[in-house]
Order: sequence, then structure tokens, then C-alpha cells
Amino acid sequence: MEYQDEDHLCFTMEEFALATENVSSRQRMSRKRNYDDDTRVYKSKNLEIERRRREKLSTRLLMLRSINPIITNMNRGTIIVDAITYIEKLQHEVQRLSQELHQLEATSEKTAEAKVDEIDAVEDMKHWGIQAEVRVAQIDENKLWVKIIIEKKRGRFSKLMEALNNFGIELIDTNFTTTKGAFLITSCIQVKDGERLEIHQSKSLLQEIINDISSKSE
Amino acid sequence: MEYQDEDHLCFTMEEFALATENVSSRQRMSRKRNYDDDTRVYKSKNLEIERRRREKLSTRLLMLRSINPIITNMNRGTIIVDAITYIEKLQHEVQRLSQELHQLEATSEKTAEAKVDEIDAVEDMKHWGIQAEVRVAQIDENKLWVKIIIEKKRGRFSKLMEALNNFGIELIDTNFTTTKGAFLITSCIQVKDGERLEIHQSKSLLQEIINDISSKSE
DNA sequence: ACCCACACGTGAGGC
DNA sequence: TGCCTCACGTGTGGG
Repeated sequence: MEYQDEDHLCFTMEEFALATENVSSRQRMSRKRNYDDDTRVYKSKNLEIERRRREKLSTRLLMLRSINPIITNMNRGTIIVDAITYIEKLQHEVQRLSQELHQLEATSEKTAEAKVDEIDAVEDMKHWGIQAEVRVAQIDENKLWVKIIIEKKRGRFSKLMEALNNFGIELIDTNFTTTKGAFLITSCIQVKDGERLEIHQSKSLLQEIINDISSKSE
Repeated sequence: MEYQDEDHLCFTMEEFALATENVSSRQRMSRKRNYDDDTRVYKSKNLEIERRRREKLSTRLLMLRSINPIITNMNRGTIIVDAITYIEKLQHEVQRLSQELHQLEATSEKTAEAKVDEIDAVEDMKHWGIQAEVRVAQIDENKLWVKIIIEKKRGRFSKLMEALNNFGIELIDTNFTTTKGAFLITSCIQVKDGERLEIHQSKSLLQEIINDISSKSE
């Protein structure tokens, strides 16, 4: 835009030489830079190259200025210092965000990790050769802790609930999760008042119920 | 480091003038820049100012180079283009991180927001006249989050499971707890494939189911 | 020898 | 007016 044309450049060079040396007796050089009939005029070889270099650098500075939103001045120096402050701000923001994200992931990844663990457990179970797992532990005289893993099929859970209810087993606290291809049920169950609770019997009963459900839904 | 001292600078300037004009008759200028006894030597007024400006700009460029870790070359132009690419990379990283964070927050905040939305639904439930509480929030296009509080009565939970199963509702994750006189069920449910999921319909359906169960077990 | 990048001093122009 | 920034052409040193 404010670039002078070639002639004016040459003229400026001449003026520069004149002002530098204050020589008035020298004849004026030709307007065309490529003329070399006048051997007094020295033309540097890397004139255009230097011109391209300056142009490229200016373009890059303009690009640098264009991508950061915080600009205080159009100056060549302030472009750089603005870029520096912007880079620092971005670095701090990245650090803050990654830290925040990491912190937030730490809380929500526990479930994912647990799920992954369960998936692995299910995979291990398939290696183990049995599709259903029943574990029973006694909590107190009429409470049991139960863990059940069965194949995931529609309606099995409600049937299991119904069967347990029919056998007088009451679920106190239950946690029920589906992972790919399996139900995982952990529950604290309680037998009816008056009935005696024996861990092996309960486990057999649970296995019978599960077998019944599995055979019916096959 | 490769900065020449003042004397050499002056000498370079003299050499530059000599080479430019090829004047051999002129006497050599003094080494000190501030001498002006030789009036032939033209000294621009903004020489030191320009020198400070260049020095400052060079320093800022070095600072700009020092804060970005990715440097391909020591060149003045590559410093700028490296800064540009680094800023772009930082911008993308900030955008990615914030988006990820926002997305992660949305999963945990959606339930809260939905809960707030459903609170007035719960208020409507009191008009319905039954002690049961049903809250429904949408997780994604075919998943709902459900919270149910009903009176604790034997077999209600299994009946509820059965009813839900009959209506094509599948329980993915369920947490079931009995406290004094009540069942508390929170569950992530999923409708059958092909069925469309509408939150108010699902809530009405749940309310009907619970109402039916409650009336039958009265 | 060439090429490239940089520093230099200076004029032009804007405020 | 002065101050400040920029573009210019050139010399120079390193590869």
C-alpha cells in the first residue's frame, strides 16, 4: 500500500547517497535499476533478495498480529510483546484447564476403572467356564451379603426378584449393574422372621433359583 | 555475543560510507561518535534512538523465541512463524480442553439440571395424592435416570421390576435401598430399541405403574 | 565462489 | 516543531 515503486526506490537510494556523502557534483543516476551503462552506480546484488526478506518478515508479523486477539498497538515491537503475553496467557490457560480436567477425571474415572475391572472379571469368568457366579457371606444372624453374576437377558432380574420374594427373601440394599453381556448384582438380603438362616442352604437356594431362571429363559 | 562494540560500529559506518561513495580523499572520521568537530560527517539525529529500537526489537524477538518450546531455526522469520504455529497449537489445545471439560461437566450437571426441572413435577405428584415420588431425567436419547420412593412393602420391588420389564423398560444400573418404611430406588433405564423415548410419557407410565402396584398391595 | 541473514544508518511520514 | 516507527539499500560474516 505504502510501498514505493521501483523508480522511487532508486531515487531514494540516490538521495540517501547524496545525503550521506553530501556530494553534489555527481551526476544523477538512471531511474532504471537494471541499467548498468553508468558504472558509477553501484547496485548491490542482494537488493531484491533483501526486499523479499523484508516483505516476508512483514507479512509474518502481520500474520502474528492477526491471530492473537489482544492487540494494544500496531507497532512492530508491541506485536511481539503482545504475542509474548498472549502465549503466556495461553500457556497458563492450558495448564489450568489440564489440571482441572485431570482433577475432574480423577473423580469420574474411578467408576470407569471399576467398570473396566468388572469387565475383566467377567472375561475371567468366561475363562473360568461357568456363566453364573454366586457368592454368599454372612453379615449377622439374619442378614447375608450376596453377589451374583449372570448372563444378561431381558427380564431375568425381575424374575430373580420375584423368585427371591417367593422364597421369603427380602432385599435390603441392592446394587445392580449391567456390563456388556452380564448382570452384576450385589445385595444385602434378609430372610423372613422365624426362618433359620444357613449360609450353605441359602447359597444352594440361590443357585437353584438362578439355574431355574436360566433354564427357563434359554 | 556477536555484537560489536561502539568503536567497531563507528568504523563499520565509516567503511560503509567509503564503500558507498568511493571517496578516498576524505579524512578518516574520529572513532568517537559524539565528536562533531568534523562537520563533513553527517550524523543523523535519531541514530542512537534507532539503535535502541533495533536492540529492543531484537531482545523481544529473543524473548519470543525463549518462551516457545518448538523452535526450528534461529532465524528472525522462523521465530515468528514458529510463534504463530505455537499460538495456533495452544489455541487448539485450549479449545479442545475446554470442550472436553465442558462435555465432562455436562454429564454431571445434566442430572442436576434435570433434577431441578423435575422438582416441579414432584410438586405435581403431591396433587396426585400418593406418597410415591418419581423423578425422571433424560440422560441421552434412549436412556433415562429415574428416582423412585415408595412405601416399603414386601414384593413391591419385584413387582415393579416385572411391570417395568413388561413395558419394555430395561434397567441398566440400579441402586436399591430400604430405609425406615420406604424403598429408595435410583436407576438408569433404557427403552426397547425402536421405541421412542419421551420424558413426560415415561414419567406418566412410571407413575401409573407405581400407582397400580400401590393400589394392588394395599 | 555464492547465498543468506542480520545490523547498520538514514529519509519519509504520521502524530 | 520534535518524537517515533518503518522501509530502504548496503556491508559483512557465516555456511
